[in-house]
This record gives sequence, structure tokens and C-alpha cells, in this order.
Amino acid sequence: MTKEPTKAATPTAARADAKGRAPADAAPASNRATRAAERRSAIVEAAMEEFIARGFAATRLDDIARRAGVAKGTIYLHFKDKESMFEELVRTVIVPVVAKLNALPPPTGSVRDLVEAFAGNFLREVIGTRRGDLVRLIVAEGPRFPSVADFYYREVVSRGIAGMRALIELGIARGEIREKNLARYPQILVAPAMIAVIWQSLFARHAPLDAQDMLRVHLDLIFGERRTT
Amino acid sequence: MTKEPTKAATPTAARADAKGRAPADAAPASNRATRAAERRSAIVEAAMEEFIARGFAATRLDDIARRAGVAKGTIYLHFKDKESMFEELVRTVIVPVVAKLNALPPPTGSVRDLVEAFAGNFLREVIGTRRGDLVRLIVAEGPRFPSVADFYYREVVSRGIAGMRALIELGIARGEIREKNLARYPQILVAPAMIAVIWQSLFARHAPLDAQDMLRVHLDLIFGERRTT
Amino acid sequence: MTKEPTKAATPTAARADAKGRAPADAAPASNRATRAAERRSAIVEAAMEEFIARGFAATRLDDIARRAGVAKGTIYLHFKDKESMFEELVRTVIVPVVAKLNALPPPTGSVRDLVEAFAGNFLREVIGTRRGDLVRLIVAEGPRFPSVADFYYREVVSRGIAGMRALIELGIARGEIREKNLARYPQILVAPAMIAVIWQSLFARHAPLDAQDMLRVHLDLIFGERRTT
Amino acid sequence: MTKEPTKAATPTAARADAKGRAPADAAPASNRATRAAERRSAIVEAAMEEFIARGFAATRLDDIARRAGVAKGTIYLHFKDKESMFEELVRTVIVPVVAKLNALPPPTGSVRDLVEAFAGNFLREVIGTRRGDLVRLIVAEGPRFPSVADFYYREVVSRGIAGMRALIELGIARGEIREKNLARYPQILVAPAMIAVIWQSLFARHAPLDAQDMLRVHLDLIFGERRTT
DNA sequence: TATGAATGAGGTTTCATTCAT
DNA sequence: TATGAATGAAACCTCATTCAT
Repeated sequence: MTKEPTKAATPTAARADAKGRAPADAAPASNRATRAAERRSAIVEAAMEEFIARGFAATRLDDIARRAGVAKGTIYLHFKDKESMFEELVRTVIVPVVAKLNALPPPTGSVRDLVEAFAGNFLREVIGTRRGDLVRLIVAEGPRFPSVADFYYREVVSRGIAGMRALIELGIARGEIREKNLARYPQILVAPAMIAVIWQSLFARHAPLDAQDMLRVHLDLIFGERRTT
Repeated sequence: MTKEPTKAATPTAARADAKGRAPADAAPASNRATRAAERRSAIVEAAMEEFIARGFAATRLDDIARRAGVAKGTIYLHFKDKESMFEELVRTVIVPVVAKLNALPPPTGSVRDLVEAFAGNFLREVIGTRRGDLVRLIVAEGPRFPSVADFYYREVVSRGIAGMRALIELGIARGEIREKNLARYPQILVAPAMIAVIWQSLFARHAPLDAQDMLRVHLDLIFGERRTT
Repeated sequence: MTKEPTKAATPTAARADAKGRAPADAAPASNRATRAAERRSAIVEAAMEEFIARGFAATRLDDIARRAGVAKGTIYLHFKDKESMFEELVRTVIVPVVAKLNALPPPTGSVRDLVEAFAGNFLREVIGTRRGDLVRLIVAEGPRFPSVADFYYREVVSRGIAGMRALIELGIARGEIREKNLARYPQILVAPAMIAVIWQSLFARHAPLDAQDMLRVHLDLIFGERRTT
Repeated sequence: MTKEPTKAATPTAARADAKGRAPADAAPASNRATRAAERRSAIVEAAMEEFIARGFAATRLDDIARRAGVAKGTIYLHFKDKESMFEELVRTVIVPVVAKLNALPPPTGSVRDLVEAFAGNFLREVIGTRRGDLVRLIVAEGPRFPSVADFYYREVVSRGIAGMRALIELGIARGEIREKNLARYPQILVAPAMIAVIWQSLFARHAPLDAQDMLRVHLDLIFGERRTT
């Protein structure tokens, strides 16, 4: 009475190669594997939208399928069940974020400029975008999906904290930051940005928040006098 | 508004009277209205626990009823439906918070002492307690329950922001705070506290966070040199 | 993400007694417990028909519900799921059979008369009736429901075999049966009856089988010359 | 009857020829028709295993395909649908049984020896083997597949009964069998063998049954005194 | 008021069948 | 011929809501 399907691996990836030769006549953009990958992305994309809009429990696979333009059953060719889909989804969406964090340029110029550039970029790319909603989604569903919270902590939060700490220590060493204890709580550095993300989702229509400006004020607190821009 | 007008003689009540004796356990302080209120608060309490643990959609009225020690139908004597219950629930739980905010003492002593006392109190009462989870619940369900987000903004956030702004302006006027622009973003003042609340729910088991200590560092940033305590 | 309902116990059986007194005014035939029991039997009855007609896997709960005159959800108030329903069902239906086996009269008269009366009765009550189909159902689904096969073996088969063996030994002792080895294989005694049951389900429309007459011939083999009736 | 008429040039074939060379692996004894027949019998074999293990409704074509080492779609090149496959399958598997029955040697020696040899052979080849499970499968699915039951009756049962009857009449004529009425119910002769088959599937792990020995006792009943072997 | 059995719409998941390659 | 991704009808099961008691 039990089975174990465990699908979700890339389905037909290397069949052509089994012939022992490169598929010379394979049109690069329309073979089976490519179309399957496209469908998978469509599902991931659609699922993101729905999960963000309604949360895990209230999201219907029917709606995901319709939005992705596939049949309900197709989802099960790519994901074992709704829970696995949610978990893999978050991983899939987080991966580029991690890549971006790892690709940060080495610190040149003042630490404040670095932080401001980085945080400004973060705000532009996250606030009010789907990626910001992803943060809210993780906050919302984390307790019910410990594996998701774990993954997010391991891949994003702990690395981000470590990176911030390194920057803060550099700023302290260069005399840009006076408050030495800040290195113990890099969370303080990013707290306003997180607040801005959440504020955007919940209260923007009551009181819009200029996240970039708030960030500058926050950095003034940390780095001292605002520079004359 | 969700309750039916109280009817005079319901079947059960009539049958009890038919026994020809006064109900022995009806103490003067435990009349019908009182017991109804007790039931209602039992339901509210149970619903809070369940909604926090599972979120709105995944919470079953069955579980709420069992936890509250009432029958499922009883919930519908107090609330119109699940959504109304959730909305009223959040209001009910938030009211004492508002009351507390309104009962704050007038500012005497230094602003830093005031803020530190208030925030310290906030952290003690919120971090790791059910009230902290309530914040996360609102973050999680806010987009699907605009009325809840609106209510929370109106009753708690906007008042809190206003109060913080007044304190900040006082601090600036007294020379305790140098960064004048902070008054435009009181969110910065509370951001680390919010982060601590969320951190506690999601990442505490990976990396515990000393919220009180982090708060002191944050206040040092705002008020300058840490005083020698 | 896991729960354990485990319903299926008699739902509201003893609630009235919780009051500490016998429910004097409880109409014997129409209280809640009685109606629940009636519904349960209706479901059991309907499920028997459907399982016999289609087998376990091909039977739809929808059809059972419709036949029983209840809603689909009602089934789940009495049974945990389809498998549990099937298993409990077989138990429920088998119980009276066991009771009947236990209530057999002590052997008086000739062993042949006893066996003939018993087997004749068996054939009348089983062949072509729902109880006969139950035997076929157990044969069909037994390998996939070991607990059902086990239960049937323990409660019916092993007792029946033991009873037959005792009768055979009595017959040998009395000189009615010459073949002493028969006591080692009481299955031989009942084999034609079982064949008749299966024949009835599968081949009756091609070649009707007079089970009672076949039984007499079989008993003649065992007990020797047919008596002049 | 379930196969499409063979078309001349299918896409795959055409593409292979486009390479301008003869397919190197096309041995003379392994042409297309042969390989198709091999695939078909692989499907039949796999389907037997699955249908026996799970019954018709619970068997998945996916599992049959995987076990047979073909793609799911291939099954539909050989069989119209699942039901047709089941029906043809049973026919296919039964055919050799019929052939064997027809090839029985003419009766020489004593009837008891004949019956004992035949039945002993039957038990060895059927009990605990796949062919025995086929009997159980027919018992299980017969009512839902009248055509299968019909076919089985026509090809196996009726011939077997007729053959048994002839043997019995010969035994009566030769004086080996005293019970003349046995010729009217040849089922009695085979009943213990059928019981043994079913017993093996359902109850063997509770109480193993020595079918060969039981058969000898049964034949003693029919042919009188056990011969001194 | 309070109960909880009953309902049935609606959700997730499976799987026989099709069809472009 | 052969493939297996895709489909979508249909199954099982849940649970918010109702209502007779």
C-alpha cells in the first residue's frame, strides 16, 4: 500500500547523448528537455505568484496550473507534492540571490560608499518587488516549514550577516565607524531595510515610506555626519 | 455585531428548568452572561494559539473548539465565520497593547532612559512570547486581511510612530540626539526590536540573539557614547 | 504536518450517562446514538454490496454514500479511511458467523446427520447469498489485506477446521467413518462446499450446480453407503 | 485485433534510413516482427505479475511498463486499453494449460494411478506458482470480467470437468470406484486441489498444508483402501 | 445557549490515455 | 514502431458551516 515515486529530477535530460553522439540536428530551443525546463520555470513562476499572494495553505494547485498554462497533472511531473513544490520553489528562487552575494566586488573606496551602494541596490531590487514578497513569505511560512527557514538562514542570512560584519569591522578599522559594538550586531545595519520591505507590503497605502532616504539617515547614524553629496 | 439577539427560552435552558430546581452551580458571579464571556475568551485564547501555530488557512475550527473546551457549533454563537473570528481576534488581542501605549507616563528624566525603559519592557513582553508571534502573524496574514493590517496600522503602528517621533524630537531639542533627520524616520528606532521578534521565531535555534544587548548598541548609535552605567 | 484522527469508535455512546443518571426520557428508538448506529449499519450494508460487486479498489466511496443515503463526509465520521472501512466491514460481517459457529448444539445422533444438517444449513445460508460473496471477496482481496485474511483465518477458518476435525474424530470413533486419515485434513470435508460457493459466483449461468445433491454424494464417499432416506 | 495495420514508413524508420546505411544490429532472426513479439510477451509477463499482485483495478500501467522495460505508450501499440489487455492476457496465459489438457495420454494402467499422476502434476505445477495465482485472480475478477470467466469456463473448466467425468466413469466401469454418483459431480474430485490453491495464497503462513498428502487421503476416499505403495 | 452529527463544496493527488517527436 | 511528457477526469479526503436536539 506504499509507493515512492520521487520524481522532480530533470526528466529527459541526457537521453540524446545515450546514442553516443552529440545531437547535431537538435534545434537548440525546441527539443523535449528544453520545453520541459520551460514548463518547469513557468510552474515555478506561477507558484511564486500564488504562494506570495495567498500563502501556502490557501494556494490552490488549480490556480498555479492555470497561471502556468499547464494541466494540473503536469505539476506532479516536476514536484512530488504541494509541500515539496513550496520548498524547492523557495530554494530555486533564492539561488540567484546567493550567487549575487558571492559575486560582490572586493571593497574599494570608503566603507560607507560600499554599504550605501549595496543597500541601495538591495532596496531597489527588493522593495516592492517579488523578491521582497519572498522575504515576507519566508517570515510567514517559516515556522511551518523549518527546512525552508533553515535553508534561508544557511544560504542567505548567515552569509549576509558575515559579510556585514566584515564590512563593519573594516569601517571600524578605518575609523569610519566609531561604535565598535556594532560588529557584534550586524542585524542593526540591515534592520531598517527589512522593516522597509515589510512596511511596503503592509502599510504602504497608508503611509508610503522612502526607503532610500531612510537608509541614508540610518547610515548617518552609523557613519557620523552626512557627507555633502 | 456577530451575535444573534439573545432569545428568551432555548430548549436546553427550558429543559434544565423543567427539573424544578435551581442549578446548584450557578454562583451569583457566574451568571449566564459571565459564562458566555468566559467561553468567548476561551475561544479567543485558543484561536490565538492555533492561528499563531498554523496560520489562518491551515487552522481548523475543530482544533480551536477542542482547545477551548467547547463544541464546534459554539464558536458560531460568538463569531460569524472563520474570517470574522480572525479579524475580531486580532482586534481583541491588540486592545490591551493600545491601552498600554496610551498609559505611558509623561517624559521625565532623560529621553534615552525613557526609550531604553520602554523598549526594554517591550522586548521582555514581546520577544519569545505570544505577543511577538502576533506580530509575525500580522506580517504573515496582513496582505490577505487588509482590515487587520489597517486596524493594526491605525491602532498600534501609527500611534507608536507618533509617540516615537515625539520622543525623538524631545531628544533633539534637549541635545541628546544629534541626528535631526531621525525624527522623519522613527521606524529606525524600533527596527532592531522588530528584527529581534522575527529572528526569534525563525532563526533562534541556529543563532540566538541577545535582543536587550543589541538594543543598547542601537541606542548608543542614536544617543552617542554609552553612558557609564 | 501529520495528524492522527482515529475516529471510528462509537461516537456519542455514553454522553447521557455522564450526567450521572439514566436518561429516563430518552425515546428508545430515535435518540442520537441510535440514529448514528443506524447510519453506520446503512454504510456497512452499502459498502458490502459495493465491495462485493466491484472489489476494493474499484469501489467508489461516492457510490457507497449514495447507496447508504448519507453524504460522503458522513462515512468519515465512522471510518478513518477506505482501507479501515474495508477491514472493519469484514470484521463486522463475520462476527455473526462466528457467533453461529459457537452456538452449535452438542453432537447428538449420528455424525453424518450432524454434518449433513450443518453443511446443508451452510449451503442454504451461504450459496448465492451475500455471505457467499463475502467468501469470494476475502479470497479476492486477502493477499492485499493480510489483516483481513488473518482475521478470517483466526475467527472462522481455524475454528471451523477444529470443529470439523472433532466431528470427524467422533465419526471415526463411532465407526461411521473408515478413512482415519481424514481427521488430518478436515479441509476435504468442506472443500465441495467452498467450490460450490465459488462456482455459484462464476459459472452458475453456464452450468448450474445442485450443491445440496453434490454434498450428499460427497458425504456418501466419506460415510460409505447412502442411507435409505 | 488490437493492433493498427502496419504502416510502411514511420518517422523513426525513415530517419534511420536517412543515414544511408543498413541498421547494423538487424540480425536475420531478430527482425521487426520478432522483436515486436518479444515486447508483447514481455508486456504480458509483466502484466501477469502485476495483476496477480494487485488485482485489476489497483494495477498501474506505469508499473507494467516499467517491469516490461517498455514505455507506457508501447502498451497501447499492443492492446486497446487496460481492460482488453487483461482479457487477452488471461487468454494468452490459459492457452498452454488447454494445450496440456488436450495432450493427455490415453488411459493405460489403473484409473487411480492416472488420476494420482495427473493431480500430483497439477499440484506441483500450480500450487504456490504463478499459475495458481491465476486461478485466484480469475476468482477475484471473474464477476467484473464475465468474458474472462466465460473463457475460462469454456476452455478449462468445462473440458476439465468432462475429462474428469470420463475418468470417473472408466473407474466405475472397471470397479475401481464404487460411488456411481460421483460421475455426476466431478467437481468433488478436484475440490481439494482448488482448496489447496486458495489456502496457499491466504493461509499458508498460519498453517501450511501438505497438498500432495491431502490429495492421497482424498483419493483413498474415492478409490477405497489405500494401496500398499 | 450549547452541542456535535451531518453535510457537500472544494481541495490534493492519481493514473489511463493521447500524441508530438 | 517506440517514446514519455502532458492531459484532465475522477478518486479520496478535509473541514467550514448548518441545524435538530
